[in-house]
Amino acid sequence: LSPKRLLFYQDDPAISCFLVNKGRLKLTKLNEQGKEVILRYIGAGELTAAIAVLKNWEYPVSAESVEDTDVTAWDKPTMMQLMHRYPDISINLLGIVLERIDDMQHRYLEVCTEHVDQRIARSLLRLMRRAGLKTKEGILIDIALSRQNIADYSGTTLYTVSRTLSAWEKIGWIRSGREQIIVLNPHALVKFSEIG
Amino acid sequence: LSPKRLLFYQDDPAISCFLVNKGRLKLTKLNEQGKEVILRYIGAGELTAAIAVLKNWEYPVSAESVEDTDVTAWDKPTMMQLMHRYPDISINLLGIVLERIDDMQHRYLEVCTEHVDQRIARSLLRLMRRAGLKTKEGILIDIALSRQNIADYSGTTLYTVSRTLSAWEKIGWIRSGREQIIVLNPHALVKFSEIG
DNA sequence: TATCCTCTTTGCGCAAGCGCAAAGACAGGC
DNA sequence: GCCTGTCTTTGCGCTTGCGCAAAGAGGATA
Repeated sequence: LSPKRLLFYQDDPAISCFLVNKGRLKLTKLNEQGKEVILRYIGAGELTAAIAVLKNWEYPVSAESVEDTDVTAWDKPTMMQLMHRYPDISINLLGIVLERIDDMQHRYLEVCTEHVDQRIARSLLRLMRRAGLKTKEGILIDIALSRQNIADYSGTTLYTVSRTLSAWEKIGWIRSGREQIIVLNPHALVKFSEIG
Repeated sequence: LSPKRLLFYQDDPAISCFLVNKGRLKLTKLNEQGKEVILRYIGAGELTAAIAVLKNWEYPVSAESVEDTDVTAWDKPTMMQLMHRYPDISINLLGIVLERIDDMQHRYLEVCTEHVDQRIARSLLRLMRRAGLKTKEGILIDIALSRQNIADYSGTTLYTVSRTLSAWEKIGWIRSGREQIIVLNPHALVKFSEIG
């Protein structure tokens, strides 16, 4: 897959689940009015659309590549057979899915109880942990992230993200360019994300 | 368990998972400042804290009984043994957990993109579907729900909930009393929850 | 190097909804 | 039947953060 290609669409019948071999997928969900949130970025070694295997459902989200990405599709009968033959597979899968619930519950709590700028801080930290590259300057978030993307990931608007990042750049917590963020002071961000 | 008893606490070491035989549990999560959200109400036949079995984690949430409740605890070794012996168990569990992710993702989307009153409508509808009792008047939500509870479930404040429910009572969509809601016009609520 | 397209910034006004305060209603216990 | 504690309502002011508009930067392409 080349960048910005849709692998599957929310509400299409779910046929296969996908394992990412290389690259990165963005999982998004739309509401009735077409407003979008980013639920997750998944990278190499991760699985998505497990739901396809277990339920006769539609995909609950859409998946789009953000860079050159290579995936393997597994269809339902194959997976079911494997899971019956090797119980460890489904037990492992269960573990992965439970981690993902935990993540969603955290983020749900945050979006319900915290201020926008706290949430933006948490989003940067989360993305940094998943895709951070140490450079001599600071930790680069190695995903092309527009202000709009960060907004969709944090549950706010691109305007608010822009204003907030500008402020943090002024006080030296981050450095940012077009679709690029470098975190200079993660500790300050962590503290801020907790106490506001 | 009598009502308002805590079955387990967020951040305590997770030892067992629990199956509800009778009654109802409220699952809540707190942030660092002590603000609370309600993640889910679970009833008879449902399982919680599956995470205890798969990971050496702390409980990610707290569980409190809302009425007289009867649960069975399953400890980690027992469950692990069962899951290895009978692959269907973990496959079923996987299905349940995937449904729960789907629910959380929906609610995450809602809280990120929709107005408070839309979200309150969705909360009532969701609770109605889980615990609705048909009466001649309308559909009674058979859980003791304070305004504060509804607020914690919808990600807002008890004041806003109170004002919103008052308005809906005036136009005849619901009837409400102390810790009690009867939905008179579910169709209107559905429509409102979608278009605002 | 000029052009175009997309991404980003920032000023400004406005609305949603938060949260205090105070009063009112309801239920259970004694 | 009264009292107490909890739950609910509502007025009011204020803050947060949304969202338009318009200008400013970067990158890519030819």
